[in-house]
Amino acid sequence: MTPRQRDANQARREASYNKILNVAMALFVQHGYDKTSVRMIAETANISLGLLYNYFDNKEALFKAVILHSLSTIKGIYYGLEAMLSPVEKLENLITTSFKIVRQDPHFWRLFHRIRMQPMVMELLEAEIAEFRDFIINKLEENLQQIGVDAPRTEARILFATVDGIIGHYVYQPDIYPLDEIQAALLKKYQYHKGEHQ
Amino acid sequence: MTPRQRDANQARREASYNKILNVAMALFVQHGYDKTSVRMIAETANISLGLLYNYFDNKEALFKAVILHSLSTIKGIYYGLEAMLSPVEKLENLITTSFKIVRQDPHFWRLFHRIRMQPMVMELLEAEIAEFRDFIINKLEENLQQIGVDAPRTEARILFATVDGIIGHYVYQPDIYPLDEIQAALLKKYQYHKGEHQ
Amino acid sequence: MTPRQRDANQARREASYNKILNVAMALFVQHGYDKTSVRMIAETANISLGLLYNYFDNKEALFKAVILHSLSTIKGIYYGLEAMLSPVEKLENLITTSFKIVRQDPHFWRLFHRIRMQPMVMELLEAEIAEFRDFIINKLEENLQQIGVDAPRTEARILFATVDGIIGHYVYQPDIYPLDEIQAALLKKYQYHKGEHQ
Amino acid sequence: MTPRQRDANQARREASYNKILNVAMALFVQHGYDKTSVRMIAETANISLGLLYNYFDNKEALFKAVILHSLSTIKGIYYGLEAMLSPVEKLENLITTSFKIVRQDPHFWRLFHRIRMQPMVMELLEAEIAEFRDFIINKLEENLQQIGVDAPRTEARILFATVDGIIGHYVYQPDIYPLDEIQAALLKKYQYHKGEHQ
DNA sequence: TATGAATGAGCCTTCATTCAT
DNA sequence: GATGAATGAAGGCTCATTCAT
Repeated sequence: MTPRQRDANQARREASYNKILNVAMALFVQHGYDKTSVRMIAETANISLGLLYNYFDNKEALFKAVILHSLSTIKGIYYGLEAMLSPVEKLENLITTSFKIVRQDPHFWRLFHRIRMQPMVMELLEAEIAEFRDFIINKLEENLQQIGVDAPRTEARILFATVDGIIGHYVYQPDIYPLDEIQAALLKKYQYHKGEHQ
Repeated sequence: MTPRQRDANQARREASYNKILNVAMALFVQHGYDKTSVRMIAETANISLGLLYNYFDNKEALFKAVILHSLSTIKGIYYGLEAMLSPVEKLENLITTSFKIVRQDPHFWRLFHRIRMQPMVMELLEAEIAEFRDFIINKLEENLQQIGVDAPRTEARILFATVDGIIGHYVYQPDIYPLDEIQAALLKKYQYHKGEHQ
Repeated sequence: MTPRQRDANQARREASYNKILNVAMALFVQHGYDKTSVRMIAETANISLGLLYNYFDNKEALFKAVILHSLSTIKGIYYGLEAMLSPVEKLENLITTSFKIVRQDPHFWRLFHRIRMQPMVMELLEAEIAEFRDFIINKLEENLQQIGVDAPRTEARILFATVDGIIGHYVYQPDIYPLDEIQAALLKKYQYHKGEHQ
Repeated sequence: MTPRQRDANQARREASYNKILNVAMALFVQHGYDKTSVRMIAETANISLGLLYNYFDNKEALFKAVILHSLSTIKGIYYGLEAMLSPVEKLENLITTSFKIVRQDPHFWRLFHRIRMQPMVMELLEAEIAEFRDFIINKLEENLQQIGVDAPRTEARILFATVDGIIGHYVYQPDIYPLDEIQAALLKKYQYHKGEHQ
């Protein structure tokens, strides 16, 4: 096999892999984990059942890959937020970004909110999810502290819960929920610190 | 059949019914809807498989009954909150009660938070859940308005999201999550209105 | 227990028994043996499930009783046909009566045609059905012989098959099948013997 | 996948399919539809339960396939009867063929006579059966008319009922029933027209 | 590498039958 | 006698996974 062939193969493999991942995510979102059969995924991805098992050890592994894939994308966004901004602006940024992400990919967030407390998910992804959650909370705490808020860790938890709760309500009824309004109102709560600490 | 016999039967039926309901809830909580088999429920309840179907038409109906049972208990608590209190105290009451309920019955809340976005649940219980949610939001709005908060409906949504988010985080890790601290901090946010509107 | 009480009891028992029998037949006709549950029969008869088993050992026995009950009624009709008639008139009588019975009780005949070849029925009722069949064939043979037909037994079998076939087709589509016309045409075939042998 | 592989697969599929079909028919004949379990069919065919569902959507579909398979074979025979014969010979041919088919494949006919009046069958196969029945009756009518019989449609129905009745009695007791004799006698009835219309 | 036929454990549900009351 | 709660075997069907080709 020439190197070029190997590359072509590699590319094909990657394409198939991503195709499966995307299809699987869409189906998991639509029908849930248990109601989505592996056969369904393979067929929708135009791939033979056997081949799918060539890429993923089993359904659970595929599921985990789907979640981690989305999670890592999202993490990337948050991790890239660092910029030379005031604490208040950073807070704003975190909040705004959170809602922006949800708006861009409500599919995934709906899935995520739906399944994150399922026992299987908790076993499988506990570490990943915990890491992500802690990262966000730490970020919030850090900025709240710089703003001069009392008990910044507790406040960070509350803010995180607020944002998370809003997202949950939004993805439950994306067509009805007045996310814009709520986002604006929430941001306003942290504006009055602007003058003091900028 | 003598009346006494009928009564005895009635009692037995009720006992079996409740037994099943409780066991089912515990198992649904622990393993989720799909991973909990009807057989499992029957065995755990020390009941024959057939008998279960004597009380519930099918698995879905049992599930629905489990949810509605808890939901109605909880609704009862909220609906009974009316008392001659100031708006601020009523708000406090709503928040405090929410956390108290969760503490008392974390089982149900974990289940509820886990499954409320599943397609099946949304179909089955959409109306009930919507009614409950609206009731809470309306209550919050009413009191926030009386306190004199601007945009009380939006604030109500935010507060509701905050409480809901906190509950979600608490039931995810009930042993670790500092619920007391957070509850206190949250209440404090609404205290400063006390002097003005009492 | 006084004799009068015993009689009243006896009467009640008989009433219940017949009720079950009738209800069972109607349901067997409508849904078939396997698709008719014992519970269904008990409920339709306004009788407790347990009581039904007081009257019949099991479902099969009930089914057998249903069939035998109808069969004996029908047999009664045929056995009572004897009258001082000419052979041709007796033949006419047999044919006419057969169709009359079917018209009066298409329920049973539909059931009968449907189930008489089922293995269970064949085991259960072989003797009864054979006796009935032989009785009819013998009757036909006897009269055909008196009319002077050649090979009267064979002719009897053919005539029996014809009548049976017509009945089968009639009960398959009672609303469409032109039974009157066919009955008339069939009778005509045996009319030409009238002058000769009366 | 190479063409050879695809062919091999195709052949294997067909083999399995036919195996199931044959086994299912034999079992349906022997025990009836309801008393024949899918598991039983799979085991008798030396096939896994799951594989059966690879070929047939469900039990009903399998049953339907069984019936249609035999029905189409039989239809083929009748449809192919056309030849340059006199009407009388054609009639003879129809009758003779009917009995020949039954003798060759008593399995199917027993099944067919047993189940054709079951509600499910009537729904499932009404159209097919009606078409077949009408075809036969029309054929008979056509030839009876050419022979010069009065009311040929009515006569056709009677003849059809006779043949059908005989077949029913034959398949009920194939070992005892004197089919040869009866066939001969029946044919003789249509012989006397021979001179006139040939 | 890719296919899809084949497997079999397990799921939900029904139903004839029994038996304590 | 009368009730209906309780049993459990059996049925139809799905689906993750394996493996010969």
